Amino acid sequence: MVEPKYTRQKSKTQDQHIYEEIFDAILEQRLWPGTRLKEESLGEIFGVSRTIIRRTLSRLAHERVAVFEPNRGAFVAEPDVSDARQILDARRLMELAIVGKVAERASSIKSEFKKLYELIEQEHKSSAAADKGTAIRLSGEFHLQLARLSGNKPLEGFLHSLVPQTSLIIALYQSKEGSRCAIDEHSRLLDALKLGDAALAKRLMGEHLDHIEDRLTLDESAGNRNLAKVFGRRADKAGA
Amino acid sequence: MVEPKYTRQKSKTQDQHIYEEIFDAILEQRLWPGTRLKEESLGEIFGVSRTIIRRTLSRLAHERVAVFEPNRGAFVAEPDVSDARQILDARRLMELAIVGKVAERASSIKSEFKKLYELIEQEHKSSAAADKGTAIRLSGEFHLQLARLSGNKPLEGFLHSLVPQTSLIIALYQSKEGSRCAIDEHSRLLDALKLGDAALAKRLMGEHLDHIEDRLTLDESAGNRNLAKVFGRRADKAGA
DNA sequence: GATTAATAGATTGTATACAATTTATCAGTA
DNA sequence: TACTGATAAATTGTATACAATCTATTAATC
Repeated sequence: MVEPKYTRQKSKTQDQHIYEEIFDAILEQRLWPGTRLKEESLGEIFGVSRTIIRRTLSRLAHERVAVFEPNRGAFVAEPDVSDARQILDARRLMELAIVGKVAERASSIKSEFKKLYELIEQEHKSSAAADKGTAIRLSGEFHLQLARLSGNKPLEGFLHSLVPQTSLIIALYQSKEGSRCAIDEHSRLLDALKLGDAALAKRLMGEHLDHIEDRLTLDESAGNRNLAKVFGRRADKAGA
Repeated sequence: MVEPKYTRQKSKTQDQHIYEEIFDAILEQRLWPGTRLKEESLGEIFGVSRTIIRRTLSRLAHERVAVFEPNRGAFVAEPDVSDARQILDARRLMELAIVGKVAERASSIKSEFKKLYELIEQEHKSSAAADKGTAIRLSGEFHLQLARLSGNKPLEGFLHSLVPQTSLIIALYQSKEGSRCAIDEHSRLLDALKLGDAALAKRLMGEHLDHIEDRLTLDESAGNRNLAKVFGRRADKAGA
């Protein structure tokens, strides 16, 4: 009896699984900006054909987490300084709006807060265990969960693409260290949200984002991390 | 000499072209919510294989303009009342932010306004010619152009998915007629923007969106446009 | 005739084959 | 050695083949 070449059964979850693995790897900064995402290699790793990988990459590209270069394949995105400013600006807008909505709904989603406190608890643990990758991923998930509690799916979806993009920005432009303070910020933010204090929650979220941005160096000189883009070439020598 | 089966040259633009055709058809409400998007038919229409069509549909699905039903294919999305509220809410948030940003940048993008006035001119013409499809599409494009002038690509991209979704909502839930007033609203909005009057521009945009929403009937009773979703089934009879 | 079961047809989901392009290797030349 | 050009290898982009599933049609039963 001939084995069937593939089974369709788990296709959709499989798809989602591969996406999440890559997504998490970017959140945890195991996948660095500019990394090449070779289709056949990924296919072998996950045991699927290029068709599936291609769909996953296409999704990541649409979320601006990956970029397709024609005939050269997909790469983890490398937002330049201008991109970074726009992304962070959009994210601030979204996060403040989300926090406002969550505060409004606070009374009707009481039970959901428990999960978020548990998430913060996990953040503390992985931070204490010096598991930086997990800590940074959980931090991102905290924001994504908040977006979910906003009750607005389009906003949630949009933030879902902004969070990993922020990871890429931090990977590229973070100069100063220090991130465990952020966990306490999450905790205080959640307290304010549970009480339905929108104004305080927005202030805290604003400061939280300030602190993230404070650690970045986004002036034009930082562009030298991206030599190719600076000179608008790929691998040529500088001419004349 | 054997003809090659395909040429890769124009692939990327071809792809974009197909996407835009479907996108515009939705904007102009020639493609109705719930319409089935059969892959082979589309492939024949555009002279490409299912591979290309599938990628296009996947993009539309990611923008929530189309929906994939497992093993049944893609359909033009049918946002329910709850979806509609969230989409319109998100859109208001975006449009107000965008208008604020455009007003801020007014002085540095003077030349761009001319194009927008021309767009409004076209809107007037197609409205006068009773070319409703074109008029409604140009109206959408006005908002998309505004988003572009915000100088924030992520916001622009997000609005790009919210605009056709709004078209679907209007198709599903608009009860009262009347839309040519909107053109004058665009015109007055643009005047305010050119002067850099953010407060006025935001107020006008808010009213503009109010007027769109005023024509909709979004209470739960309107859900009967979507019988299947109401009963949570596909084609069964109502049991007991 | 209405309802169910079985079969055939149509359509999607995945893998694969092959063309086009890019990248790497290597010989040849100054 | 350093550079150029030609060739081979690797990789992407598209079309197509085939399996799994769904849908429509027909046959069978009451």
